[in-house]
Amino acid sequence: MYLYYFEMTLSEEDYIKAIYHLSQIDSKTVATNAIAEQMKTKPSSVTDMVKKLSEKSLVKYKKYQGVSLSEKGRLVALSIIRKHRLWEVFLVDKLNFSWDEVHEVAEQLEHIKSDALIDKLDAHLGFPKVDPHGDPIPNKEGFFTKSVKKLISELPVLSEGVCVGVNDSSVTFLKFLDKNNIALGDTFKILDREEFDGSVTISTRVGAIRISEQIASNLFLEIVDEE
Amino acid sequence: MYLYYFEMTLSEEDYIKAIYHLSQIDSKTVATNAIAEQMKTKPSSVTDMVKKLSEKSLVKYKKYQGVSLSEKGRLVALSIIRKHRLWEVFLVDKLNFSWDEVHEVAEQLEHIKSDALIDKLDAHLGFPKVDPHGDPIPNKEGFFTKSVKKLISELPVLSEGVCVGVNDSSVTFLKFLDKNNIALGDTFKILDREEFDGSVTISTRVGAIRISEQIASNLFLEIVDEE
DNA sequence: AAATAAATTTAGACAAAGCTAAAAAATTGT
DNA sequence: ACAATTTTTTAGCTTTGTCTAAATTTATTT
Repeated sequence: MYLYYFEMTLSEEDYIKAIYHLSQIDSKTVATNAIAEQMKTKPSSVTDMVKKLSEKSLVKYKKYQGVSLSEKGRLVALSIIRKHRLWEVFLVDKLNFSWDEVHEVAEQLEHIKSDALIDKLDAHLGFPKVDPHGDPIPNKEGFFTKSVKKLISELPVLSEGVCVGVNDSSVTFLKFLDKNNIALGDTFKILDREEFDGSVTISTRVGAIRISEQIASNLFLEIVDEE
Repeated sequence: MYLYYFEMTLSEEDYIKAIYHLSQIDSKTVATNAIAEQMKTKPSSVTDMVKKLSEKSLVKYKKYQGVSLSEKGRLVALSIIRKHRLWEVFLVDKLNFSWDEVHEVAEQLEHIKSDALIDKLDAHLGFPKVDPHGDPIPNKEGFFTKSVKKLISELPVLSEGVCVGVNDSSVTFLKFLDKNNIALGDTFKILDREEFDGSVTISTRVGAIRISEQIASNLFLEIVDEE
C-alpha cells in the first residue's frame, strides 16, 4: 500500500475508484458504458482514460473486452478508499457533521497527498475500523475485514451491534426512528424474532421495542464482535 | 467573504494567492515577472492567466502596467489564506505536526471547497486568531488583526509573547535555541534591554537569560495582549 | 445465419494551462 | 535623446481530459 511513487492526477484516481466499486458489484470485468455512467462522462472518454491507465499498468484492458484493476490498481483504489473513510470518521467524530453530510467533502479530501497526514489522522481518530456508514476502513497494507454491516433482518437473535445506517432515507422513515428513540450510533441487541411475521424485538436506549420486518430490513448494524 | 459562488480552478486560486502575497510586499501593482517567479512558471503563461482573471474581475489589469487584486479578488485571497492557516493550526494542534512541516499539506487542504467544513473546523480549533507561525487568521468577513508577529529586537521592554518563529533556520541557530531552552510555543517576557549593545534579557522556562541583539533579531514573538 | 441493435473504439475538435520564440513596449544608461 | 536592455505580450504549439460523430466490433433476434 501507500507509496505509489508515480504521480496520479485527480481524474485518474477517480477512475480507479469507480472501476474498483463497479467490480465489487459485478466481480467480472467492468464495461466501458458502466464506467461512463458512474463518472458522468461519455464512453469515448472512458476508452481514452482506460488506455492511459493500462499503460501505467493500473488496469488490465483488451479492446472490447472490458476492464479490471491490476494488483497495483487495486492497492491504489484501497488507499483512496482508506483516505475517504478516515476523513469521514474525522468529519463525523471531530467536526460533528451528521453521517449523511460527509460524502461530498470526503470526495475532495481523499485526494490530498501526504502519507504522514493519513498516519497521523488515523492515530488521532484512534485507528477506527469502520467509517460512519459502517463500511470497513482498509489498513495501510490494504487489508480490511469484509463488510461487517448487516441488516437487522439478516442477523440472528442475540446479535449485538451499532446502528450505522439506513436503506430507506425517506422523511417518514427517519421520523419513525426519531419517535422510537433510534439514532445512528446507538447500540442494539436483538432479543427475539417472531417466526410468524419476521418482526423483531430489540433493546434500545429506552428499553425493548418491537419493530416490523419492514423496519428491520431497513436498518444496518455494524456487528461489534467480529475481527 | 466566503461565497464566491463562481467556480475557481486550483490554478486560478494559486495565482490570486500569489498576487496577494506579492502586493503585501510591495503594495503597488505586481509585475508579470514577479508572479512568474513566484508561481515557477513563465511570464507568457502569467499574461494569459491574468487576462482570464481580469475577465472574471478578480484583478485589475492594463497591458504592460502590472496587476492588482480587485476587492472581489482580495476577498478570495483572504478566504484561501483563512483556510490555509486554519488547516495549519489543525495539523499542529490536533495531529502533532511540527510548525515547519505543515506548509506543503496546507497548500493542498486550502483548496477544499466547503463553507460548512471551514466553519466547523474553526469552531473545533477554538476560533484561533493566529496560525502556528504567528500569522493572523482572517475571519469569515476577511478581517484580521494586522501582523501581531514581531522580532524581539523590535519590541519594547516588558512585552510578553509566544515564540512562533525564527528568521534564520540554520542548524547552528536552532542548536543554540535548544541549548538555551528556547522552543516554539514558549512564552517569553522581555525583562530588560542594554542600550549599549542591544542585548536583551528575557524570562524563559528555566529562568532569565541574556541574548545578543543578533539572536533577538531572529526570534519572532506573537504578542498576546493585542486585539 | 443474416439482420438489427447495442456497445465500444477511432478520428478529429475544443478548452485549460502551460511552453518557446519572436515582436512590441517600457526602462535605463550614457 | 536615442541606443541598449529588460519586461511584457503575442503567436503558435503541446498535453490533459473532455466532447461529437462516424466506424467497428460484439450481442441479440428472428
